[in-house]
Amino acid sequence: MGPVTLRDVAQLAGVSIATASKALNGQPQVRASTRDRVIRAAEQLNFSPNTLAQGLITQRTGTVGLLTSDLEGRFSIPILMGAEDAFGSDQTSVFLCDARGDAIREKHHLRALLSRRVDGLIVVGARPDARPSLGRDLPVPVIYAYSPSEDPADLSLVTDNVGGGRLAVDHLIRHGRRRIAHITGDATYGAAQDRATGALARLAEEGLQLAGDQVWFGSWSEAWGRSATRMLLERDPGVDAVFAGSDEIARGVLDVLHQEGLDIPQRVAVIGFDNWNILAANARPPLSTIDMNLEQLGRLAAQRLFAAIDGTLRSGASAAGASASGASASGALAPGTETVPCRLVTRESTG
Amino acid sequence: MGPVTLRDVAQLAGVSIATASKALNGQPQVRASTRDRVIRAAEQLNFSPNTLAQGLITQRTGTVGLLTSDLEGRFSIPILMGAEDAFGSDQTSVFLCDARGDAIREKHHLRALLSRRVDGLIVVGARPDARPSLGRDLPVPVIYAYSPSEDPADLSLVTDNVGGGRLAVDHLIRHGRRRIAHITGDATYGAAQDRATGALARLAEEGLQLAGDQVWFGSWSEAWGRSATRMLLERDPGVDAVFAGSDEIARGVLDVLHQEGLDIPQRVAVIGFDNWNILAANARPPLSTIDMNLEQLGRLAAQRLFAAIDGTLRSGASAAGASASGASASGALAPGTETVPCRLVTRESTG
DNA sequence: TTGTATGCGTTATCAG
DNA sequence: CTGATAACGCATACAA
Repeated sequence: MGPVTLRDVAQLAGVSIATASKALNGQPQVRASTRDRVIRAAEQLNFSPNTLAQGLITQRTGTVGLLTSDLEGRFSIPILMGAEDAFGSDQTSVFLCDARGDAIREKHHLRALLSRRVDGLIVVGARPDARPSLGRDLPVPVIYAYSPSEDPADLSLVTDNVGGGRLAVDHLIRHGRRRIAHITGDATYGAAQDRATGALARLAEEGLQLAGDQVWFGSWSEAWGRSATRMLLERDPGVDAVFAGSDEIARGVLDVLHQEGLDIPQRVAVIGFDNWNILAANARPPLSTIDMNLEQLGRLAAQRLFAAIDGTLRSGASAAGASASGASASGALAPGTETVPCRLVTRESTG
Repeated sequence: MGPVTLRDVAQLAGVSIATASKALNGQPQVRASTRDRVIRAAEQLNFSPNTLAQGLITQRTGTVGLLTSDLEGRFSIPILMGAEDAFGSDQTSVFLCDARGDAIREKHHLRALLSRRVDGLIVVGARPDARPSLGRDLPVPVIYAYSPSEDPADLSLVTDNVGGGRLAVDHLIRHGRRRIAHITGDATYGAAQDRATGALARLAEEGLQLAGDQVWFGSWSEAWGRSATRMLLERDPGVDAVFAGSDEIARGVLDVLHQEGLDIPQRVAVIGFDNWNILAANARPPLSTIDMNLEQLGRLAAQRLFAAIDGTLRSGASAAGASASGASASGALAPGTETVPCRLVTRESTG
């Protein structure tokens, strides 16, 4: 038996295809008893409408594309999950495409997605710095998440890294720490700079200097966390807290502090960044850290996208509207960069 | 301007829609010069065919559904990536759906996917044990990856955990270790049992006993790795190698060995399982481990699915075929469980 | 070699 | 309230 179509349902219910369609779509202009008959027939046949045909007519497919450069990575997944549950599973499905950081592949995927008539796109970059825009003249709304677009005319949703840095240091200060060091990753990452900026700002408010007299930039690895900690202890043995730019780095910090016999958190408190559960929750002791709220970022992206899609449709339908706004074809997306606040996660490494 | 359609292309090229279609689809029955004209017109307009319309006709959408219960997890992602690149980015796109372990949500997703007329399905479970089948009468081929289906009539692709356990112990033996312990996760996981079985088999071949006189089952956590190692060292201080059932556990093992001042790998060698890069590569020392070849598993799943889809189509087309086989509607999938071998990854923790 | 006509499964616009 | 009928964008058997 081939797939069951609306015709089969109509036939079983003894009505025309048109009536069956109206009945199932909740159109008011159909007698209650007829509607029941149709619905029962549909259930009996386990009918599910062919969304391809629907999309062809309504110009909406109920699909969005998620274009990422960081699949193996830790960032796109939470964003994807947030987006997925904001959309609602039976409303919208998401195409996941990984460009693996390759511009050519990205173009291919983009083409494929547009060809599939997705209603919108979410672009997730591999690192939190600005990335090239997909262009201004796309037929669907686009939202850049995690990595902002280089084009200020696009809408980007990013983590508030400055706020995150401030949050971490604030937490340490509230726990009575005064000699706070900052060990972080690659200095070419905007996120590293921003977190440091936030940390320094909070220290300055308290009239404090950075322990070790510098921000220790390096790489986003456990190994760097270890070697930086050794250097730090040599330069400033009295340090009583370390703010690590990532949980990986924090693990390296913990490792060396243990080697040196320094109690955590009594002697030195440690806080990380990312709340990467496998690293943070299993650390010894479990690691306090800053969570970027990526699921929320994903949800927000989905909501914005949804609004824009609805806007596109409405504006397309209301040709008689009096609106003189210069909204682009991609819908009602307010351009600019929105920022999502971080959240402190307290575990034992800060007491 | 709305999306450009084949009509626009035909018009610009000065031919009929039918001719334009044939030209673009590489049908032989069209003059070369005409074809060129059409192709140029298509490029000029940046035409891309509406796959919805195509799918409606050809009964193939060029999409597959990936139904997972483990999105945040480490397993579905490599599988997804393998599948993605086996399909080829411009041929097939994949819908990713996370059921989050909820049967209701899974049903919803399944319905949505079928309604979108995916050509096939890959189901990835949350743990390597058998999971309920989606059923036998689905209109598309289904492949179960990582978690096998409970129904032997389905096709499942799983990791060779027995072989993996054997591989790990074999590696230790080849490096001259004789007093080998095994610390692993939850005993209710088939994978834990299988890996232990493989390990024991290889030990038996060598006439060796397990150090500590037992398999240390517990949980898949670093904390368990630590406490089990302490118990182990107490019971059998002479142990010269540990095979950990996961990289997380291995990290815990390493931690305690360091605390006890036991050199790795000189005094005790350690090997993990999963090759979870963030844990294994950054360990001190970097951790040898067993890789489950999940990308390959994903590729294989994609290939099998592809073959089945082609089979479905061919068998549907050749109504005059002489085949008397009782192949199901879901295509030519050979039922049963296929096994993908593991791979040894050597780093410094085993010398 | 090219064009015409038909249909894929739905929704939407009309008459009845 | 219900039922023909025309799209939606494309592929294909058939006619020219």
